[in-house]
Amino acid sequence: MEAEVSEDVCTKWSETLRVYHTTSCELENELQDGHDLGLSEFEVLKILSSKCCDSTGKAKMKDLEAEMYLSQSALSRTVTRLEKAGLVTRATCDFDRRAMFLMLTPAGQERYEAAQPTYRGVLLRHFA
Amino acid sequence: MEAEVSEDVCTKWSETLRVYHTTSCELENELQDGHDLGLSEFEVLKILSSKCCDSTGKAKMKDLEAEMYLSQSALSRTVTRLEKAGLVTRATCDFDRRAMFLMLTPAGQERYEAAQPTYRGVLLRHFA
DNA sequence: GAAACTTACATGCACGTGCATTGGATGTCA
DNA sequence: TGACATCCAATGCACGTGCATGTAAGTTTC
Repeated sequence: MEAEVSEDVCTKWSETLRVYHTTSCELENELQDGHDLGLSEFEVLKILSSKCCDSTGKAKMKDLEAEMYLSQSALSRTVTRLEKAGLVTRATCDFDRRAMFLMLTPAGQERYEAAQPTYRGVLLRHFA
Repeated sequence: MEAEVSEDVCTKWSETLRVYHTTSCELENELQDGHDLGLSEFEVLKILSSKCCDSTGKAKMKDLEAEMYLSQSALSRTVTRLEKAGLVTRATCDFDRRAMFLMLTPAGQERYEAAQPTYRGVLLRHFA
């Protein structure tokens, strides 16, 4: 029966692997081709966009890091790419000058809204 | 209700992302630290080991590629690493000299068997 | 049988990632 | 206040990956 459990977890893992790879590849390709965005870049815009509903419209790097499956360095570079593309702006925090706030630019908001149907479309194909 | 479906697929995708990242990171780290194997390297050994039950004990690169979520080039380099480590051997096919057969070496079999409990352990923690 | 096409694998290259380190800011304790 | 630890973000570096291409072998078409 232990063998059966092993079989079972192996199957579950294989299935997770399959779903993850097919979906992330498709997201990556369609977001890149259609909107010039990598998947992790889109995910950052997505989180920032959701934060914009609160009063500040800002998010700290640390908060983003906690919500994403990305290392601190990878996140830092992703944000650098988005900043170079004019989609987000960095702003230092007045009270803790180590911390950085992030904000969507209008262009960033626009790009995100344009890309969202593509994103949802892929997910619907795989999970609906 | 469309919004609800969107919510739903987003949640499923987030969950897949979470499980994939935590599990693959853990597998990667534990296999690397304990057995000097990357995850994709382990997966190759795993498939080869299962093939060894048939008469030939060999597998073609193309067959491996079909069973793994890895590009052709990535697989080629993974096999190169395994070959350098002495865990697999490449052999050209007599009937089609483009094709390559792969075989586990005894060291490869041994390494795989040593690593398998680690692999299973991680999966059990995440899927049991 | 020669030319054009296809297939199998390797390799050059660019890119995104994680780890380790750095630089600067904040907190703590004596 | 001064010394030291901690924290945040950026950066150097090594590495694995995918894409595009190269090379060699097989296949098809005439």
